[in-house]
Amino acid sequence: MVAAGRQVDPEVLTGPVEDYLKAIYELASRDGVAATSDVANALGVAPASVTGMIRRLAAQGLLDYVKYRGVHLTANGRRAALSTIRRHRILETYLTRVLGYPWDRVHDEAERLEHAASDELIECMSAAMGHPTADPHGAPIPTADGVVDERLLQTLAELPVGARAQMVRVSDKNPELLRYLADIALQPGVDVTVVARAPFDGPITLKLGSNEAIVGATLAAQVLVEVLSAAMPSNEPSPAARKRNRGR
Amino acid sequence: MVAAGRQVDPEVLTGPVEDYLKAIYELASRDGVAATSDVANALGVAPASVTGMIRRLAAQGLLDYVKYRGVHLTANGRRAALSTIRRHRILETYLTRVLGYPWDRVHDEAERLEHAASDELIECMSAAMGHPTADPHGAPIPTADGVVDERLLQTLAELPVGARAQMVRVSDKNPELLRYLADIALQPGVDVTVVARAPFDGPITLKLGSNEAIVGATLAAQVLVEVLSAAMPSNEPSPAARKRNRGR
DNA sequence: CCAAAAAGTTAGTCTATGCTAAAATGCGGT
DNA sequence: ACCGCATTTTAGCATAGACTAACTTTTTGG
Repeated sequence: MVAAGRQVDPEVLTGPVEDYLKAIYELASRDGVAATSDVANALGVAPASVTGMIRRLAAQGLLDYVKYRGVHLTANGRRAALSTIRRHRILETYLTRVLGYPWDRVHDEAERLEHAASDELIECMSAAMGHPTADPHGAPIPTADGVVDERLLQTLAELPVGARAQMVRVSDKNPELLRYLADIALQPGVDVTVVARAPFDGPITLKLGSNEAIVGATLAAQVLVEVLSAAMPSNEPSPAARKRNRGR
Repeated sequence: MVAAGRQVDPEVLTGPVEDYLKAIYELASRDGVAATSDVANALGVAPASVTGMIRRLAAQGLLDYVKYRGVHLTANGRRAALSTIRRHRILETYLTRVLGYPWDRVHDEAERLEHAASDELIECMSAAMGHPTADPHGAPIPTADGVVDERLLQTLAELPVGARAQMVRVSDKNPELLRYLADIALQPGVDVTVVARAPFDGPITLKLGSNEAIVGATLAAQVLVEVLSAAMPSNEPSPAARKRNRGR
């Protein structure tokens, strides 16, 4: 008989709770804290709903909350968030790689399945694929014990003319964008070179393999890349920049 | 602009609603109607909760309800139930066949996933398996347009000594039973012959391939079979019984 | 440094689903 | 035909999650 235990037992987290933790994890990984309205926005609920939920989660020890000042996850909350994110990304990868599910639709499906799939099933799928480390959109898959690559990447919009980079990642949340990227073959793993940039955030001309593509600044800002060389092969390869993009 | 529509739009059914419809479908397929207490029992909720839900579902046109007299599904309700059952059984089959998920644990996993998986995903899985017609426990899989084999089967407990039959089906809900059946290799598709029966619902001795197994009456009553021949090959094969077990 | 604007919180409701306790109904046996 | 018991329903309430409207705090522009 447990004497006084169970004041804050983790129990099972509900679907909505998992969604809050996931959203807060992602928002706070940028700025350190997540603002109420940003969480509301990410989840498509009213700010008042977020305040209510946040109070409960703080009482359960899943996050730290200072009124009017935003929230961030505790170690427990972070663990829970990463577990959900792992489930989501393994599911996305499995659906795409094994079942041939279209990459622009896989997010919504995974979003629902992630709350229902057991960890056992997820490990099964992961093993069946040889334990992939990134999902189809390039997002890193946390390990089962909560380790994840959190390195920050540059966006395509930040690259100077002449820079060569590898496309690494794009958000999985915008089907239209994903379909377009597939059309122009700008997907994780491919090599991109910036051929030209129009001024005032104008269109950017890219070389993709033997093809060229011209993309707007808004799109370029959503595409995360890893720089391979800051300028054309012949033009001063800037040893500083090279070193910077090596050790991580 | 729809003029007066939407008094009973199907919307999306919630998980609990799908569970009620499934349970009612299964109960009513035996006796024609499902009793409140049987539904409560099947779902592990209080009878009062069932009454409440039943009123709502009747108002939505998913089932016919006469107070104190039990319920049965309408055409709409039946369609919804079969869709959920299809999802459940495709999932069970996929998890077992493709991912090697253990057959005694697949029910619980499918029970949660069936409410989250889209029809598109289910069709994807079905196609990947070549559109199977039965799940790992022998339950028939309804087609996408709601056709299902509803033939009634005999139980192993009903077979006379000497009868030969094919094991067809067993409930997916009892993991212990499933593990035991796997142990003695009594699974869908295998041939069984009744070697002996002790009186007063005593143990039944079976021949399974080259092995023998002795099972209790309770277990035998849960195993559904299709009779191949009513008695030993040499003893009068009862043409009547043979005909009876042929045409369905 | 102060007053709007923006952001966040509180208060009061709503819906879905569940529960318990009490009342109503139906049915088997005499 | 009726009585008692099992079944079912009603009534009242609880919890998770979300909403709107109104109020409070923080931020920001002059």
